[in-house]
Amino acid sequence: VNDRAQIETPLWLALLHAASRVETRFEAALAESGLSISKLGVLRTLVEAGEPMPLSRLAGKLSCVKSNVTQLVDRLEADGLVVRVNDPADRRSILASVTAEGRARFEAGRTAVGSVEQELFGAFETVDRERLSRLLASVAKGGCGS
Amino acid sequence: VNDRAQIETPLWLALLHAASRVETRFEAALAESGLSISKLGVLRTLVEAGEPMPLSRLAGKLSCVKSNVTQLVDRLEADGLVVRVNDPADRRSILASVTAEGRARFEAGRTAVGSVEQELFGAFETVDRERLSRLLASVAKGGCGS
DNA sequence: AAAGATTGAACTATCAATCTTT
DNA sequence: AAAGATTGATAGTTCAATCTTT
Repeated sequence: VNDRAQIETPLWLALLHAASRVETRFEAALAESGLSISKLGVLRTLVEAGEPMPLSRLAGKLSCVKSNVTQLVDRLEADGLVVRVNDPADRRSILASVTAEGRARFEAGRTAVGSVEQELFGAFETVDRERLSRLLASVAKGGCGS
Repeated sequence: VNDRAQIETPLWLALLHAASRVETRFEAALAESGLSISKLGVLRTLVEAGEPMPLSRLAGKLSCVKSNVTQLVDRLEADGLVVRVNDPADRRSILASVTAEGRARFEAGRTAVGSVEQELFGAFETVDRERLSRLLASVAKGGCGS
């Protein structure tokens, strides 16, 4: 059942490899808008929230560590896409607020992402999309017990 | 056709998320052997080659940039798992050579990886494994036209 | 000039430690 | 003490620039 002497790439490496390729593709598309996947994630979260948000809440939404958000917001602030404002309700807290420029760049980024999305997954059959979605969810959930 | 007000996570984000989870799981398992996925990749490449290899060739095998290999080998050398040796045939070239300790650690790492592999994908039906493999290969190949 | 390797800068991410405010 | 945020260290990665050897 294994005639060819071809080395079977382990499934987990195939997954990591595919993700790396996809990531690179999206990063390249976003670079034209001066964004990155991480930065777009911050902007999306803030735009969808519709109001300034404490950095720690941002970290929760992005499923990452707080110190990561600190640096991300540093760079976004340097780009002029976000500003830090004091939280009137809690002086420990600092809110991240999207600027008008940030909103504009988010829209540009969203468009770019949409194109790549279409390019990479547009030709997939609906069944395949659903299968892939289900399998990935299963893997992400921790493996075995579905 | 979309009764629930549930926000559908885009497929590419699901892919990146799943990969991130899997990566974290393997990194955690390898950390017990003092390794990482990247370090294991270098060791595997060298062990499988059976002989010392120029850093640039290593970069080719690992599909990464040369400067990355330089730093990776720096750390592996500091760990005592790899040594740099001069290439007798070409004085520009520097060969990476696995040490005995490096071989031992590679075996430990491989065992650890096998366990996690079983844990994460062991319960998958053969069909599912094949489907996932096929879909990931298709995505990695650049998307649409399979 | 071209190839092999290194260095320095930047981005993303984590962890541990710290500082301020509650 | 606990919560919010920052800083400093480390890992991994890329890119651009540099140095040596061919």
